[in-house]
Amino acid sequence: MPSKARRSSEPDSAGEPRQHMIESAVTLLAKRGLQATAFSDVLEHSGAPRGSIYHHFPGGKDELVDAAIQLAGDRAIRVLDRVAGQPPKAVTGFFLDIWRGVLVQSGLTAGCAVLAVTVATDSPGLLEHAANIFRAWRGRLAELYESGGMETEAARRLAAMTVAASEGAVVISRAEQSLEPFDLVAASLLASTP
Amino acid sequence: MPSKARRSSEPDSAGEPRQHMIESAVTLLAKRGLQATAFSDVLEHSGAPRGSIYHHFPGGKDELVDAAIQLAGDRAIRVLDRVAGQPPKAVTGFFLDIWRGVLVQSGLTAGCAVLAVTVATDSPGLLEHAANIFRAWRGRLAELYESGGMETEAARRLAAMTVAASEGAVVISRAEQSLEPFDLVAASLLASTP
DNA sequence: GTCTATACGAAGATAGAC
DNA sequence: GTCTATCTTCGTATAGAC
Repeated sequence: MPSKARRSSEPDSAGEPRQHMIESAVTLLAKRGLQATAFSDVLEHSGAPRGSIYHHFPGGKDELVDAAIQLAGDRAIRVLDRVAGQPPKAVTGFFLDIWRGVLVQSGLTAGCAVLAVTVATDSPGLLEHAANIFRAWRGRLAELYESGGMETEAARRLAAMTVAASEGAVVISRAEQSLEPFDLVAASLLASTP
Repeated sequence: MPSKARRSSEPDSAGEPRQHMIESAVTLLAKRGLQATAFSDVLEHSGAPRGSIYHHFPGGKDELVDAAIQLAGDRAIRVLDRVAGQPPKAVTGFFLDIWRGVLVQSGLTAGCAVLAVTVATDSPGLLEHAANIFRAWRGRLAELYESGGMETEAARRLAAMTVAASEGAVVISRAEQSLEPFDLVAASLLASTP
């Protein structure tokens, strides 16, 4: 098997170090933000060899960050596939659980990598990529809500609300170092989900 | 009038350059994020003299950022005072309008300075300060909701929801470069406000 | 109070050896 | 594929002149 030609989906053995670096980037972006996530941090965190950065990411930091938020985006979509066919309340609850898990598992030090990139990048390309991920989340949630019996427009509204409320709640709970605000938001959101 | 002893509330003439720098910091934090907001940017943006930074902010960047998010926090609280006594729906609508205004006036390039600091700082002091601002917003909204006729716990839940949904909606609309997601969230939030 | 000059460190990126 | 060395840029912060 040659050294090139691998894409993000399959856990190619040749892609292991690269994939590991991307995973580390997701974690670090979610914890420290975009500018504070240096290549050296990613190397240290992933245990990848120093000299391999520009081998795996010839496009530099932007390429690494791009891959990282793509991974974070895909992962949430894949998790949502598990609640296909369930009622809207279950869908909302599942999405909330993803983010509650991020907070709990990180000891309230991590948030959303896509959000972190959105508010700190000066690259139009990265911003557009972040937008695509938000759109994908909203779109997938809307589909699930609609197939759960909601009317199209109501599903679109609730999907936007679910993503926005979750993202905002994560930030607030992180700042306050407490799950209380997140749980208040979660209760409120579930109450307004059919 | 001596050179020291001024605080953030009154527009002291001796505090003009300092105040101007803080205003600029709020704008830049909201647009570019914490790490990308350099002193040099603040100087350029505010037109303040180079040599005056560490005169006005002996505590360095943290002191400037601290003052900036305090200003942003106070400002929102003060705006909310204008809807005291009105029904919950009006309160929610007013808070949403603040953030919609930020998006519109900046051409979808700015967001919330407090959020930007939260997801990018490594200073426990700054994080705690950001937390205080979120708590103040939630607290003030809850008061207003309660005096608008809501039960205490319901008011607390809705207040958390209003802040979280607004913050999240701003981020998503910024990424997508469109007011659509924000307006979907706003419609959804208003629909669930009594 | 405001200026210039500079120390100091960090980060991205590239080149070339192994 | 991985390494070290280096270039360059930039940001905070300080020192000392005006």
